[in-house]
Amino acid sequence: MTLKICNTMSGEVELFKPRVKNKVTIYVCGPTVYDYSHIGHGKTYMSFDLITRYLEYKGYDVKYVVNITDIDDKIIKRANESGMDPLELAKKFEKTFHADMHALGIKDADVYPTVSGHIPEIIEIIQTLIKKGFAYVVDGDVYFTVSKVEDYGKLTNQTLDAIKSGARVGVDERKQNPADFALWKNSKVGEPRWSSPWGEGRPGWHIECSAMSTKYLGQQIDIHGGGRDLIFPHHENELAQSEAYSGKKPFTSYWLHTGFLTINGEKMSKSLGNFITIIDLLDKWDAEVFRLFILSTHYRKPVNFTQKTLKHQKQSLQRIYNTVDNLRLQIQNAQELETPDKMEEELQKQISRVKETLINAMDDDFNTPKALSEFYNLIKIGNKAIAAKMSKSTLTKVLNTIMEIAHVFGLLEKKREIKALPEEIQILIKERDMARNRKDWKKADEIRLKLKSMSIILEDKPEGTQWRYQE
RNA sequence: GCCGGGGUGGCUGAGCGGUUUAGGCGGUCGGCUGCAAACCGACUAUAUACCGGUUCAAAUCCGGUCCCCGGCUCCA
Repeated sequence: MTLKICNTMSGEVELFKPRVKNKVTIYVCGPTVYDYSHIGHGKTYMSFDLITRYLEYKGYDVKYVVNITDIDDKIIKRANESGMDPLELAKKFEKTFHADMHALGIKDADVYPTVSGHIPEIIEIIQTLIKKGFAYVVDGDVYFTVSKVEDYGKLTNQTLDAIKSGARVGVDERKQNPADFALWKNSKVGEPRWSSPWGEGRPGWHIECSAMSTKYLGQQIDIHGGGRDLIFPHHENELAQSEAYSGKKPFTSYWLHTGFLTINGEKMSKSLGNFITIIDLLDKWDAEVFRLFILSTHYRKPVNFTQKTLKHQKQSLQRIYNTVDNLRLQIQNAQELETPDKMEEELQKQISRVKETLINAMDDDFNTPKALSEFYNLIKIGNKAIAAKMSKSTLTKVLNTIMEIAHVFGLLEKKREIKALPEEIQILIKERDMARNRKDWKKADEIRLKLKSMSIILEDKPEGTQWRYQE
């Protein structure tokens, strides 16, 4: 089966065909860096992390760009409140954004371009748009002429009239059409500024993405992604100006939008006081727990963040790790089989089947919940193979398949510290062994309880007592 | 008002015309175990927001209704 992707433009799941064979260009709208990143950002970039990982797994040569908006009204406002330089403030939060992404185990994009680093490119595009008659200058501001684009509104399936009547903002009289948007803004006192043919100013919001995607990925790209909230006006405007600039359609072959994250059913916002930063999140939960949480819902659907759900994911993650640990242990002890056993043959076939189903699920618009359910089937097969004391080759096959898929999911990447246990604990375990040998269950249980209070879980297995840290 | 996304068992969450209503969590029982833990097996859950229609057959398609969430202003 081949990859299919749901395209916001058509609202349908379409066959994925990159512009250049085996290559994928993907641009995702990054954060406006005016504050610490929150778990909503985490959700979005985690989703695209999964998508790019899978594209790479499929053998595509992926070029992935995520922009950093470091010039923006909100940044300026924050900076003025705190007496900081806007670009300095942006730099600070750009750094924390990257740190947060790394902490979440999200792979770096190939490029993280900033707006402030691309002013000449932006000016060039605006000049071309003016030359082509798609933009006009008013008092040092430059606006995009929406009415010049006959198919404006195609992404959101809205007509210009509908947009006009729905506008909730006070109309700027200087605009030819209320839906016209700023490409360049005349800077006010205390705002960052760059010189331009229209005077000192700064770029508008949408133009940066056109400039940077063009620069790094070309005038036409395969996938453009972002949070659902960006569809309008941002992506609609970006689309209009990019196509106007290049004269080529489509600007983007596939538009992908991720569902929103809510907290206890409500939108996350400062005013509701339910704002959770990535730092807060990781203070309480492991990054892979969050990843499993994201994996368990389809990227396009909304997700609701609750402590209870995270707790479930934590348990599930523990289960996965247990199985992998047990498989490794069993492989050490298992024998190679002389003659192939029917049961083993059947199980091996089952592994291949499950993997195939899993890949099909991922091919179907990155259906991670379905894929995850197949992954759990793989885990179950692993446990079964252990319980049935199967051969080394069968056990190895399950383990390898699990690890292969886990890597696509970005799971099981934790460096498991195989620290030697402190001596006093080793002694306790030995003491317990001796107690068990003389059937002194009371003493044995006491030691087990004591170790539990030290976050060490003991498991008595046929091969002897195993220990693990309580997560 | 306009444009989207949703409403599936106790919770979570797939399925998008018909094989068992996936998988996970939870619950019950059994196995393993000295007891646990982990794991295996069996079972459980009277589920598809509502009302019509199409069809031999609908959670799945069509029409209508209700409810929730988001966008239309900065927002992942």
